Amino acid sequence: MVDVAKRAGVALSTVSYALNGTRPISEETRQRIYAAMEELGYKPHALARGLASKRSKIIALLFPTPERGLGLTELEFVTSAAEAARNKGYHLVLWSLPTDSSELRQLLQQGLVDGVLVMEVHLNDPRIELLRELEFPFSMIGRCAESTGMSYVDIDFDRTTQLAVNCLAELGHRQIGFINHSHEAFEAGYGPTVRVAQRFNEAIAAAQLHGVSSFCHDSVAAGYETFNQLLTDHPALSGLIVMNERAIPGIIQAVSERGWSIPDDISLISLVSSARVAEMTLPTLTTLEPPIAELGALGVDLLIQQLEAQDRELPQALLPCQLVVRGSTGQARRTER
Amino acid sequence: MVDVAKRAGVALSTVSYALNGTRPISEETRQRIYAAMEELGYKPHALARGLASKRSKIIALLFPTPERGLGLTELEFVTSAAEAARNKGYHLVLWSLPTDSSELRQLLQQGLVDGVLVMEVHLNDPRIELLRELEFPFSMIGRCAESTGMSYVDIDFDRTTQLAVNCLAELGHRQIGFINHSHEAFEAGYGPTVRVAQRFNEAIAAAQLHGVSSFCHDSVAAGYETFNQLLTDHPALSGLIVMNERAIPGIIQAVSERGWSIPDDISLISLVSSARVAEMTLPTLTTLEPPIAELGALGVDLLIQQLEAQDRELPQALLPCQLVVRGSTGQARRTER
DNA sequence: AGTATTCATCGAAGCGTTTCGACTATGCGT
DNA sequence: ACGCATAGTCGAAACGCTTCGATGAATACT
Repeated sequence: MVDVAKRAGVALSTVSYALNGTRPISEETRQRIYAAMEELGYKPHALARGLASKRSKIIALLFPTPERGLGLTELEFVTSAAEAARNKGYHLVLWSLPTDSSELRQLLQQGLVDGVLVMEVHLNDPRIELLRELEFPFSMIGRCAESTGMSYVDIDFDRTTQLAVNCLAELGHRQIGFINHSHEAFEAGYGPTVRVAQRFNEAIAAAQLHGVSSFCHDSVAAGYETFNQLLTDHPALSGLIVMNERAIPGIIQAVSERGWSIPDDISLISLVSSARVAEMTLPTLTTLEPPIAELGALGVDLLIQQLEAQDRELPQALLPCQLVVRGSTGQARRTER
Repeated sequence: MVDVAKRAGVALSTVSYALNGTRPISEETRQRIYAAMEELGYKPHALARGLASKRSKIIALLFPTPERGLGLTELEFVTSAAEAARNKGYHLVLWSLPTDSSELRQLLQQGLVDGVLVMEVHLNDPRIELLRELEFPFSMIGRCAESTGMSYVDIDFDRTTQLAVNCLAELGHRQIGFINHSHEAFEAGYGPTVRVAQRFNEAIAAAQLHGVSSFCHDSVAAGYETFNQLLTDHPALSGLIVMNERAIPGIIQAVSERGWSIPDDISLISLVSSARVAEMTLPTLTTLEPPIAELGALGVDLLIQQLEAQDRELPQALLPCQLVVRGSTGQARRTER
């Protein structure tokens, strides 16, 4: 940089101002400076910049070490966040740690990152508490119980659930089942599990349908069990909303073992489920697909906005899933089984 | 840091030496220094450290923006790399860009990262050329055509292919088909596609079996088509090795439309395929599962080893996939169809 | 006893930026 | 013709650490 200054015949600080636009620089000098940078192949040093300006232009993605197993979903999320960050001139570092790790404090205090994007927020999340305590800038994907005064993006589960129920209702289904994630996830306050469970009942009531909910572990075997139990208890079910990708093969197997077929005997909608998974099964699944890439990008945007805004505004956003009709839904049977 | 030094009654530099172990420090002083750090809640500043030492302790994961669609595989990879890095005191930033992007040069010259881990290396990869040109430290996942003098980890495709062929051979299959990724991927020099294709023929020849290979786009429809074509041309096939996760549902459908069943009429092995996918289908798939997490961690380790070693050694490693027998393989039929 | 080594520590010079206060023209209103 | 903003620039002081050369004390080797 000192060479650039010399070559352009200006002071070191002038080069800096030309680079950041922090103070006015005459067009002519700017030209000379840029020319000198070009000729010398000068590239500003990110670390030095960060040290001097106290803004590293690095943000962290706080990523819980996979407990429920890792979904495709998350990957797309991570890459879209990385790209969004890069587009704004930021770098994204990955911090993959358990939600209750004490290491987070260490990492934050290293002063490396300007802000944090937190994934998979639980209703009571120690990470969030720590961030608030340290008054560290952050945004969340998902929300905790009380999210006022915090910045977040999340799936609009209310709207998503409503769309699923509407879809089945319009196909003539009156008896609708809902297979959720596990009861443990519900108890732990995992957002989607809690919100969809609640909204399902409201939507069913509002549409004057019959509904029945069930929890289910995230596994093929649990899907099989849960479905059979559900059908034993409620033989008239004809529509099924499932928010549990991993249980689905078990459900499909259970259906076919009864000699039934999808969608002729049972219609099935997979909630918050990506196209990639939907196309692995036969028939392909009608889904409500989460706007993953948008969520990732938006989360990053909100965080950066928060970092760069002078006023401490805390933006929030909700995005609905998109209904994609494939082979697993159809008209309800006229006749009772 | 200056406060810590004061409080411990030593010079600034002594604190630094105590922190890094760069020079010997008496046990007693060390204690005093650590006590002072504790009391003052001192945490070293990562950026300043990086600036002064010229080693940021940040590495980048160079991640091509998904072309073939993103697999589960990659996610596990990314998280395991992040964790491995953290265990060694490094941060991992994500650089998700197309292989031919000119932005890479910019990023490298920012001086932010000490080294780069390159994913999805193609036989002729402009990213690698750039890295060599700039003499920038890097390791690869996968290899290019000529990988001598470079550090990499990769799946041992030779061994993996051999395992698949052996498995089918031991079950009595004599006529074995191989469904690869697309011909375009092969032409583009995508490593796995090229290596397995070659090794398949060698392994078949060595075991005195009959083998036939076929390319196939990464889609359900292509899987369906390719399988039917293959069976039309070679009706006696009884074992099938598939390295194309997305084609598999189409293959399964085609099998069942013939009134055949897996594994009674056709045995199927999915190559380089994760448990998660294998359990989505009926029957579940016998797979050769890639040691993703190990690859990610090892890649990071090799890179860091390269960064920290005084001698410029360039370590390499190959890891085989692990055979996991599930429901899609069985004894070959005795009678010809 | 004298010299060579090693150990433990200090002070100061960077690392490559940003940013603050100060300085000089220039154009403005009066 | 006079003070006053303002655009444009400079020099120097941070930012928080590492690292180099030097120094003194203690130990080891002839």
